[in-house]
Amino acid sequence: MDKRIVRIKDIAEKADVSAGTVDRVLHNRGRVAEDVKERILTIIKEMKYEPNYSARALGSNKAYTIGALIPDYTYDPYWFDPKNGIDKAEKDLKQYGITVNQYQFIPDNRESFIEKAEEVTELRPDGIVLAPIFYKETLPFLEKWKKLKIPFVTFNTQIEDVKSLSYIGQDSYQSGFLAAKLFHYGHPESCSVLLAHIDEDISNSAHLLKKEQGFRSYFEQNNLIDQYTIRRVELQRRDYLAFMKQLDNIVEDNPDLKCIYVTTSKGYEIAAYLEQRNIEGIKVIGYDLVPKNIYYINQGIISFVINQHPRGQGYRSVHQLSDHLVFKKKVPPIKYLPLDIITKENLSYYLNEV
Amino acid sequence: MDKRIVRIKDIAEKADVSAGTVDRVLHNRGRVAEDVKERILTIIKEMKYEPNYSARALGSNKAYTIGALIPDYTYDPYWFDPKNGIDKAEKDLKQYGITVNQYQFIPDNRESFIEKAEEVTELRPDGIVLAPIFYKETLPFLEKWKKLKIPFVTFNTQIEDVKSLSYIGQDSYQSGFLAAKLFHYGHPESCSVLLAHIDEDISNSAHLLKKEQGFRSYFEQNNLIDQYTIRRVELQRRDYLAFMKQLDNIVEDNPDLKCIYVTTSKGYEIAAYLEQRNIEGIKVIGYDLVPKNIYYINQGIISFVINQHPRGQGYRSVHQLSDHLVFKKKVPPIKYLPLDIITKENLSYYLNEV
DNA sequence: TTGTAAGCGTTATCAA
DNA sequence: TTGATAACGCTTACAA
Repeated sequence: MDKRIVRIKDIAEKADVSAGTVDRVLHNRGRVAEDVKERILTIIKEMKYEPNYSARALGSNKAYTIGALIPDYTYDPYWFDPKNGIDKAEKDLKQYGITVNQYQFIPDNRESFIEKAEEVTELRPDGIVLAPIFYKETLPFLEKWKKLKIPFVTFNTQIEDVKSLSYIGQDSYQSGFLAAKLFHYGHPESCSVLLAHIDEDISNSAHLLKKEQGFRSYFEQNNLIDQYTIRRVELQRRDYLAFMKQLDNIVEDNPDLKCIYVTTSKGYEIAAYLEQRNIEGIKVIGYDLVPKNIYYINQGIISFVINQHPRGQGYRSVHQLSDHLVFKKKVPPIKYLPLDIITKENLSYYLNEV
Repeated sequence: MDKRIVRIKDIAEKADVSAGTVDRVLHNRGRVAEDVKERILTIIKEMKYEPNYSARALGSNKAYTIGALIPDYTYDPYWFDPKNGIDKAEKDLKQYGITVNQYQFIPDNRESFIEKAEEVTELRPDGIVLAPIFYKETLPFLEKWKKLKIPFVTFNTQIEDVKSLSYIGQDSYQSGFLAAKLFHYGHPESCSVLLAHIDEDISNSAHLLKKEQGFRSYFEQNNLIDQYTIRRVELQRRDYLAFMKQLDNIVEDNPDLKCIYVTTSKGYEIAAYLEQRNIEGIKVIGYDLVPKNIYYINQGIISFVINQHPRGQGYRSVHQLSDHLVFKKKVPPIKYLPLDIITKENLSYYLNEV
């Protein structure tokens, strides 16, 4: 009943060798006779040895450096939570010798990304976590890190061409599909809906297109294409007047417009427009619990937001990397986080979640 | 830049005492002069000492026993996930010397609960986690454990009369409120909705009443009481014919019935009824991702389910207790888990989540 | 190719 | 009231 824990020493005794030898086979450090290795390996299996990570961390007084390459949240509040999750993970893992060096680039500035990416490479960390929001610019670095044998974990944006150790994020296609369902459930009668991409370079953002595909697929799969009209627009908030004008036109041209689906976290820009123009019959479905979205959810202008677990993305990315680096566990190549549906009535429980 | 970690030894040197003395201060073990204690305490603050939990676990070769008092999932599948979470937590915490002894009682059998509760008490564990689904029967045990100074964490069902170390679960009132919103969003026009309590002894289940209150409050707070009719029923599935008959009557009497809100995880019973009777215009809103609910969500008969994070409840309860027991952290008295909204389109991501 | 011994930060025992 | 010292399980020089 009271199962004593199995130590390296126990294995060593049973195999009639010393702890050092067992350690060497455990870590494949070589320098051990083949037959002895076999013997030890079977005993390890037999006794169901499980390493004690506390002792391991203590014993090997090793330090691991992780580089984090993420957008600067002072330019876009969406990135506050991922950074926060990374901070939290670093705190948790500090006692295992993990240090995270963060490199923050400007979210809509490719040069800034490249510059920071070069700095991380320069650092030669034991691993890298990154939010690869610039597709083209990211690829060469991934190749380089592969050559340098630096493992990397991507999050938020999925890059399928180069195999990363792990991707943490959401399934964009399915999130668009879900958004369509939320729209449809609340609007059983014929009407039109606007799909809006805001403030992103579509050509370099595959995930926005996947959201759009998912959104459209819902209508196709449920035979709703005759019943609903889907309008589509790409907007830039920088030119305020043009932004307003475009929306004015759309609203005017589509008197039966009931809902606007925003594929980025900028739903609040649309909500602000609706509030300013005093339009009540149109509701927004968007992404992410950034402060301004929270405000408009409480106002009832944004009906739903799909949450991308931003904090959890940062947190888990770092953990994934240390599971690989220090705990030598095998990590799953893809971890899709849940698509949380947030509305006014369950909003509060998602603030401060990991 | 390269911040050396602060050790007990460092503090000892600075305070001109030995490590043993610092340790005594750190753990309030007494036997240290008042002025020395003060001095050490300020140095600890100054140097921002953080204990190394790995070393602590290794050093104090202490074993902790936790008793878990939970319903047997073979009688009610809802309890599979909490048990699973407890198992996972035990695995994670094994290396810190934690062992969990589980005592499973029969979900609708008070004697069974009492019997198992006595067994846990007998065990004299270092802490207890429990799902106190029988209100009256639970109270005396909580009092007893208080006297015995055994800390306990409750989950799933909130008991407000006796202060537990921590409660992990959901806000029942708010979940009812949210359910009402989900109903309302999908049914903009006047109609009626049925609130059904299934298979529970209401008088002993405060949380079901809270759900009901929350549900009703939504209509009051949004001035919708004139627009919608709320019917209410308590059902027992045991007498199959009576169960069907009651539902038949309700459906007959309320031709404008569009939705049934089930306050327990037994939504599938209603869904099965609707399926059998071939009724299409009525949808179900319920709780929990038990297999049969999953089936009817995919069928489209259950439109939404509010998820209570069952696995997370078990997982976190055990963690909460060990945070207190072994890591000596202070733990929050209440942790409300998010009210996840699950529908066909985001269902899959919630299976196997912690 | 193998074994030995010191050390990681903390706790616990015991002597002073 | 204090301090020294031996554990805890694992890693890692270094010696054999």
